[in-house]
Amino acid sequence: MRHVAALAGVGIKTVSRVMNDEPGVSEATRQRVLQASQQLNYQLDMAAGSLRRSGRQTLSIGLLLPSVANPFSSEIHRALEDTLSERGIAVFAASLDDDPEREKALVAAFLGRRVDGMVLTPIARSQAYVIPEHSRDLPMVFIDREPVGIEADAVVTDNAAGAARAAAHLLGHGHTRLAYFGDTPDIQTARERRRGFLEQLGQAGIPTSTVSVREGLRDVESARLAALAVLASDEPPTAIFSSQNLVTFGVMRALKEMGASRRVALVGFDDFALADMMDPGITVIAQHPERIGKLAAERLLARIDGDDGAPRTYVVPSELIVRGSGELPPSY
Amino acid sequence: MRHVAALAGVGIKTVSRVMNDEPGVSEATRQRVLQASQQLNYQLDMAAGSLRRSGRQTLSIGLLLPSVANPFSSEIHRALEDTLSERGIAVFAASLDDDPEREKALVAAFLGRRVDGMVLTPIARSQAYVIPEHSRDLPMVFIDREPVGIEADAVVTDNAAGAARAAAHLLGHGHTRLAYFGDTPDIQTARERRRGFLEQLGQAGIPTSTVSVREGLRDVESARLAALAVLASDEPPTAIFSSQNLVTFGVMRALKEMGASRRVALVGFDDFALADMMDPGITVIAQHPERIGKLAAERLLARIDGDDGAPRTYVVPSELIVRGSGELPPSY
DNA sequence: ATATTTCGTGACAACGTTGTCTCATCGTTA
DNA sequence: TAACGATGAGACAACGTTGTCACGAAATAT
Repeated sequence: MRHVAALAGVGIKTVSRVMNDEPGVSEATRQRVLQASQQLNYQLDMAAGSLRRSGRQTLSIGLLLPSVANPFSSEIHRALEDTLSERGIAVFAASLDDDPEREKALVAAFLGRRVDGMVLTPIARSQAYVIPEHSRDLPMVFIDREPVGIEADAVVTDNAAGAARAAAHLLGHGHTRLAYFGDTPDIQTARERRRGFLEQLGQAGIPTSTVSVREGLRDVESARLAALAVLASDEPPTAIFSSQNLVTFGVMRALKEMGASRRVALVGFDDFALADMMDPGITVIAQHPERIGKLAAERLLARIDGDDGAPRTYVVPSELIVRGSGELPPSY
Repeated sequence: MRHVAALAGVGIKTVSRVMNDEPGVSEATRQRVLQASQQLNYQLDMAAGSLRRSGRQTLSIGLLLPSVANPFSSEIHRALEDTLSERGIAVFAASLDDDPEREKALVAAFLGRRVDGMVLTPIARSQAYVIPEHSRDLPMVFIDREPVGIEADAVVTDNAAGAARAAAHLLGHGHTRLAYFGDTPDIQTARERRRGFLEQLGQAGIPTSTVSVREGLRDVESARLAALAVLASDEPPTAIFSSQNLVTFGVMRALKEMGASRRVALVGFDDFALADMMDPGITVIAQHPERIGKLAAERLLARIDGDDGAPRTYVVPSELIVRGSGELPPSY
């Protein structure tokens, strides 16, 4: 900036004014400064600016996802970016990989970079470790899962309600022998989905004890093996609910291997590309990552802008998408 | 930092030394400072640090992708992150949406945040606009497409060779009436894939004029319509090569609608989830986004570390994955 | 004509760090 | 015992900005 000022023959404060479009500079000097800055290819240093500037915003936020490569996560990421970029806010994105230590380290990395806010998918047992920052007025919005040990905004899917809808849908098609295939119950969303599913069955008079419940399925292969085992049992279920994308894929593979794709009904939680191209098409409870991302961004901006209402959890409704696999009749 | 110094009863420089693990502090003071910093929940401000620190690294880089939600892009993103996070480098990610103006704006946003380097997927006609920054020693690595109007490192897939392999594969299964479905030739990768495909056919004595070439297909629907039209023509192709994911999806839909999935061979460029679950499985030329991302990160780090060798383009080989659709025999 | 306001501009301190230099203390060596 | 080097610690300037204030000149009001 000094160099630009020297070249234009003005003081540095005048350069600062021009670069920030502040008033109080004559058109003539403005032009001279502008030309000098272009000649020197000069650009403001945001970091130095926010150091001094009151309020000290860096126009950047931190985003913590299970993995930036996870389709569900990256849809959220995209929606966030779209909303935030309108305000010129840049996004630091990072992947957690189910590692609570990483969660803490990455949060620390964001804090050291003085982000204006954070959007987090919590995985550690508790998020109490960020209480100091949060109460020190660092806006935080949790997504997908509600935080534990701290009061903060959260944006989540109606996991239990969605799973209940899946149960009701299968019951409506006459199924009474059902199976639940789920992720590890350590994860809040998985617990909620299981609860919603089983409670709905309970209301229909189907005791939980007659439902095949398989949990702790974290990848396609474990889900596939679990499904093969359950389907080969004495009284196999006539319908399956899978609580997560990878689990759904595993079940699909197992059904295909056994030639049972058109015999056993399937409803999966989470939509995925090409679900309608399968044979039969896969009926799912679709989440709306773009809405989650947008809402999270809006909440974060509101907090950044000073909203100090009580923290709230926002629930984004899921949606049943009928494609065939969930409408198969029971076959004994 | 002042407060920590005051609380610990030391000078601020001593606090700085402790926080940066610099030597020359007695264990006793070190402990006192550490305790004070924990009590005040103090954390170093990286921005302020890099302002003064020589070399002035911010430990952050900018990443420009077609869209963070695009699976291919987000795989690259992930691989980059993994390599860079080992060095404590954070990643600003942003989406371009095929908008050259956005490309420039986002690059400017990164520059204003004084990133240590950038990884870019170029879309503007020319990247000459970054020459000043690049020659001012800002490391840049281009991915997926080579830059125009500037000499810089690039990491790309062997598009022409991969497409040629697809052509050879289809020829090897006896096809002579082929079709090429591609994205807009404005995109370098699309041009390369077309060239590789057609040249390979040419070498086998199949004149380009007998190949149905449909281009400018940017989404599933346009590809579907194009495929329906071509397949309904007098002498429909017995095999199709689609140059990109969305185009492949469109062609798959058209084939399914016409009940031609098992009659017309198909090889797609780009692998995708569940390709093996289709009926038949879809044979593809798979790219390796994780390798591209890793290599790009390594090159960027090398440049950041001062490597000033001549810019090079690194080519990551693609791979033919056989799944059924590409091995169907011609049916007249 | 003078007093007052407005306008354009720059000097200077401050933001939170780190690099450089200096200084006091202490233990070692001649 | 005197000279010396090593060690721990702090004072101060500087990084590139912006907030505050002050100042002179021009425009306006009295």
